[in-house]
Amino acid sequence: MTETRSAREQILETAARLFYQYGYRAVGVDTIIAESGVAKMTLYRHFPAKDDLIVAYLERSGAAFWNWLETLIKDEPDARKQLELIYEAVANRAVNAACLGCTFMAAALEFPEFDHRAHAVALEYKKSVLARLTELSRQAGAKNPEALGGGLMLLMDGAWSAARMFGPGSHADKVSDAAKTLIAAAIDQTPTRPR
Amino acid sequence: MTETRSAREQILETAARLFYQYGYRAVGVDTIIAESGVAKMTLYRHFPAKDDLIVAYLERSGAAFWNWLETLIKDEPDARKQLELIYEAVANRAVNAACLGCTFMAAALEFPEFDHRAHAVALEYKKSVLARLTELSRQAGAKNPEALGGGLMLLMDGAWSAARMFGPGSHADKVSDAAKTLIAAAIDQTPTRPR
DNA sequence: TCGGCGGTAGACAGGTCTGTCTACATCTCT
DNA sequence: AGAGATGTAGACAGACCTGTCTACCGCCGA
Repeated sequence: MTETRSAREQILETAARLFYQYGYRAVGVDTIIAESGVAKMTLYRHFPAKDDLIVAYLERSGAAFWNWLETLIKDEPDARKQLELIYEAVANRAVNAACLGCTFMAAALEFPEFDHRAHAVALEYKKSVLARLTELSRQAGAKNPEALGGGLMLLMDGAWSAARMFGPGSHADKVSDAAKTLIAAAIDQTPTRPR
Repeated sequence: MTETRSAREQILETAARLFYQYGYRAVGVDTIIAESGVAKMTLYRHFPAKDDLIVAYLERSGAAFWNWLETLIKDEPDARKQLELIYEAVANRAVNAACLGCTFMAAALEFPEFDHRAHAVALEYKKSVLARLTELSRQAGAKNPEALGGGLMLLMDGAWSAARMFGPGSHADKVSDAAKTLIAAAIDQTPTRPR
């Protein structure tokens, strides 16, 4: 328990839980120290400043999200069905009590300056999600993939917002049907054509 | 100019600008004092604690939002067109550089506890927006007004999120077409094609 | 003329936060 | 065995934050 790797992991796991639940500014280094059971110097050796810890946490969260999403769709060859799968999963996730919204959105809100590292990492992540949705929209045969990808992105972020604001049982459960409507309207205008 | 009412107004206006731009925790009472040009005791006479100022600011913002929205649609008798008007206006607003997202969402994020007054006020506001959208959906003849209202709400919050995260020129401009697609699909079988 | 009142200016107390520093323990590799 | 990296415990500095308090100032009405 005193070895390097597990100390770092312990810090990151504790920070993840606290940052996600209470926010970045609200959680002090001392709290992370106390709850993770490591010494202050150990934390500051691994993460020279609190911002470094925040950035490391965000990158870790991003990796976890991508793993979640790509695992979801890896056995489904059809792009349209991949999109629908994603939004069913988003709906399920967003109405769960464990979902407290999107931690990247929280980072962008708490650190509004675009040149702040946390904002920059969050923005990069959101851009990549938008790009992936747009790519899937293109593969699914949308006439205007940017329009569909953008609309789907709005729905997803709306769902995370609803989860944070309303808690479980919010209108975030509507995200799957709404996404299917957007997808259908973007693709089905012309008869389904094998690509 | 040193009378009570204008001092209070001056404080609220300054607080609005600073809270909206930098966040609630990031802006200290001392900064509001300095920028509004009033004395500390004057602020604390009008608002016994910082939380009281935050709540007063949120209520003021809510009133401004409702004034904006109801003015938008007051000359349009048709509920469906009212919804479309709203989402055109949301799209315009969200891509403007002055739009820094939704201040109520920021409040809910910075004060995650549901019993915190700021979170409670923000939640009440969001509930009333959802109710209004659902009511308009019903008046517009949606088969499932809760579903359409919920979907539209997701889009709107997605647009505010995009504005904060990406800045002007985000995919928030897609919110109008996406809303029209949802509306059309919820009301009739043959949607009017979004442009 | 003078007392009271709304406001100003700013010192101050007490708390919290980030980040540093000292002193010491333990583990690994050579 | 010994060096160096890694860990713990906790005091400490310095900044900042909220909220209180005192001293003062200028205006207006009696």
